[in-house]
Amino acid sequence: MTQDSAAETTPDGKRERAKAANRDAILKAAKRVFAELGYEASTVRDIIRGTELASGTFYNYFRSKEEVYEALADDGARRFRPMLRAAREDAGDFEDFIRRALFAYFSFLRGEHVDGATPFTERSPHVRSDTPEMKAVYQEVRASIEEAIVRGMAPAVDADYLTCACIGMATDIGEAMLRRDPPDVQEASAFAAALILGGLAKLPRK
Amino acid sequence: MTQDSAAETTPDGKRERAKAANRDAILKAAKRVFAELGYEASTVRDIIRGTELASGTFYNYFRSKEEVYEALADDGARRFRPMLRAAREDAGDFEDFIRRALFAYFSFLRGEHVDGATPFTERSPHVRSDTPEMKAVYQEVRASIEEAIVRGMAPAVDADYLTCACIGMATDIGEAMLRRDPPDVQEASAFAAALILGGLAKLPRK
Amino acid sequence: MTQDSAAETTPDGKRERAKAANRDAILKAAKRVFAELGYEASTVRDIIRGTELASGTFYNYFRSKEEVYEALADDGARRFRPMLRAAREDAGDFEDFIRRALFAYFSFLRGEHVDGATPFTERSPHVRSDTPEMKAVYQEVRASIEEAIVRGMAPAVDADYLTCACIGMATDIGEAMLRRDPPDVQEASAFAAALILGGLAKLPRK
Amino acid sequence: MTQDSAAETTPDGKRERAKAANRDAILKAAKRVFAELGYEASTVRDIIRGTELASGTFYNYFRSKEEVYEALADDGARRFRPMLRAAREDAGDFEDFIRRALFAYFSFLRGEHVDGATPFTERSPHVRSDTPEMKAVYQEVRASIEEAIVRGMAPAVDADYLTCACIGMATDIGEAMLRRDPPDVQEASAFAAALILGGLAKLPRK
DNA sequence: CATGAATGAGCATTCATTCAT
DNA sequence: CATGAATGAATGCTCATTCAT
Repeated sequence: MTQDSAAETTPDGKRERAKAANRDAILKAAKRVFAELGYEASTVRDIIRGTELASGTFYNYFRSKEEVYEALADDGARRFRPMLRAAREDAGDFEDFIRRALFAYFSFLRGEHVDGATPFTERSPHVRSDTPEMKAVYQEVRASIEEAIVRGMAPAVDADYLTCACIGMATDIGEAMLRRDPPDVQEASAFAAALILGGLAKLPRK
Repeated sequence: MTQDSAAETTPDGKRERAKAANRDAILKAAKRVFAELGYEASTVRDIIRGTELASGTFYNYFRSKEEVYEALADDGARRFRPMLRAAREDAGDFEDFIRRALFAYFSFLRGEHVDGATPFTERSPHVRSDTPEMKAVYQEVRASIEEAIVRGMAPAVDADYLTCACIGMATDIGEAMLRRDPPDVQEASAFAAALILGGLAKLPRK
Repeated sequence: MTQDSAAETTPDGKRERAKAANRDAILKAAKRVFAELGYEASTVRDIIRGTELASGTFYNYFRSKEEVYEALADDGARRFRPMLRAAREDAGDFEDFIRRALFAYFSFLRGEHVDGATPFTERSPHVRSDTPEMKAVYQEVRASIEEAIVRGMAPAVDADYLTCACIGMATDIGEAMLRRDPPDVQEASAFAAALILGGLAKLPRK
Repeated sequence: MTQDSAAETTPDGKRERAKAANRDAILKAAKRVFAELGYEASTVRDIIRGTELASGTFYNYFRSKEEVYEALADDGARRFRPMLRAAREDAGDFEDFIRRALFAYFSFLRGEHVDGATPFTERSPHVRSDTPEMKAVYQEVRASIEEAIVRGMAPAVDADYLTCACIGMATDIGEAMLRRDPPDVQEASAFAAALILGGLAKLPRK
């Protein structure tokens, strides 16, 4: 009553910081849990158990497991977007862009990687739940490629298929990279870039 | 009827046929359900609800959801393997093999595709549940590639990465193909083959 | 058709023997299963699994698990009754009868004992399901004691309590005896007889 | 209220009381259900159905039927132990101890008795499910007897058999007593004590 | 009669979500 | 806001019993 009066006049004090901290704690725990158990197998209980918080508190921040997932993905998007933009801006041509983008992606992937993630063949019937980060970059990459084609920086190939090919390839090579010890971003980028750029020339034009 | 009293010596009567039919019904329902809901979200109850059978009957055939999944994968493998083998045998060189294998895979995929499958733009958090077929062919493809490298039919590139690249690319292009109406196997194969073969020459040697 | 015609004219042939054998097989399996798992925990499935027979066949012989249990108890009764009768007939007085009866009971118990029986403290929350044999002798013993009292061969004590005391004591001492290796019928009988007979004299008369 | 803001420092509010009440409700229901149906036949559902609570709530308090049973036994032991201890302390000699202990036991039994319990002439195959109380006192009694023997207060008889004899006798006489209307603790104690003490003198020495 | 697959009611248990404190 | 117990729908699975062969 006496000392706390500040709380009412400065609403951006302890209270706000505690709120942000709780939200972060949940996100952090969710990331770890998703990585360990896979998205579908994870439960809200698993997530809150990974924090110091009580179960009910979860619902003050997120309405469901999906919402946490999406917050995580948004997070990933927010953090990856500048990297991709830099790749585009710094690149001299499309080839350079692809190289830089792949390097950015594999770097990002390694940075985001949580140990304990189920790398590929783990739980019995294998389910690859794309990490939130993966999901986030998906749209970004696709837009970049389409834009390049529109601007005439890339040959007029089937943009949909090319996007899928890049994404699919990067996804699986990324997984393979993470399984290696240590993961070598340079090596993975070089491999993927060579494959895409070498193939690009041979692709049927639209 | 002909020689023995049927009951004891001819176990291929109605009973046997019913058993096979039930097993098939479960597998078929499981396939549909996995496609619709995704593997993790699917329940045993969902599967039996997709048949005319009673709940307990499920357990006369499979011990768990996993076991159905594996039966499905085995099935897929059993049916795809001859196609892959034919590709290998009929192929003049590695290039030819890649083309035939991709064509075989996309054909197979289209054939296996169950309508109602959530192809890509799917339930909120994206889950790339490797279809049983996908999983089954994984090992096949990898072995084929490694064999080609050993035999000197393909350049000595990173086999692990190449396999992942082919698989990842085929997976996502395959999904994209199935979303098109009608799915064009020829087109998808040509695209993927061009990308892989064009890139292959540029790949770093080991 | 040609040779089997005998079956129809001699209905006590193979058929009958097979039937008896099946019934026996079920009873034997049930006894073993009850001993191993306890009555309540045992299932009809457990019992038939212990035979060569098919599940449906069970119901040609017994309507339920209870019915098997009772058949087993009847069996026990049928086999124990002569022993008890002999004890009564050979005994000079009540004291002698008690000694002989206890000896007969512990002998019987040891003879009936199936290894693997849950001796006393076994499955977590302990449940002593009286063996069918136990149940069978219960009534026999009680009748004998009451008759002795009526005939003036035993003091006019509370027959109900005395019966319960004898039965309860014999039950638990019997269990303890079976836990010993080797079970010593003589020792157990001597102990129980001394206790009952020594106490009998001090018992309040009715 | 007095010193601190109640919420955090006074966890003895309504919540705590509700928790204790629920736990008790479950225990009480379990006791009634075990008595009515027997332990093995009872289901967790039966127990919760015997309360006002929802099914899931059971698992907030106990992990299984066994755990409830054990809590019940612990409870019984906790409540009976002082009575047995008092018997030991107040007793002048072993004879006195036996009398007091039996009296205590039969009193306790009557006090614990839940109406509706299937006392003896019970559901078809007789199952002597040691009541939690019974189980709990078993060790107590045995220790008391052994201690008495060690101290020379009782003859050096077979302690194992004597314990079993007392327990078995008390169990069945106790059941018989409860069947009487009204149950006469004094009468049952006198009977059992006379039998044991009279017999004790005649028992073979070790 | 023997067989053994089908049945479906029933049980233990988990989990997202609510809400009184 | 935080808490964490209560809720009850939903799930995996078992089992006694039936019945077509």
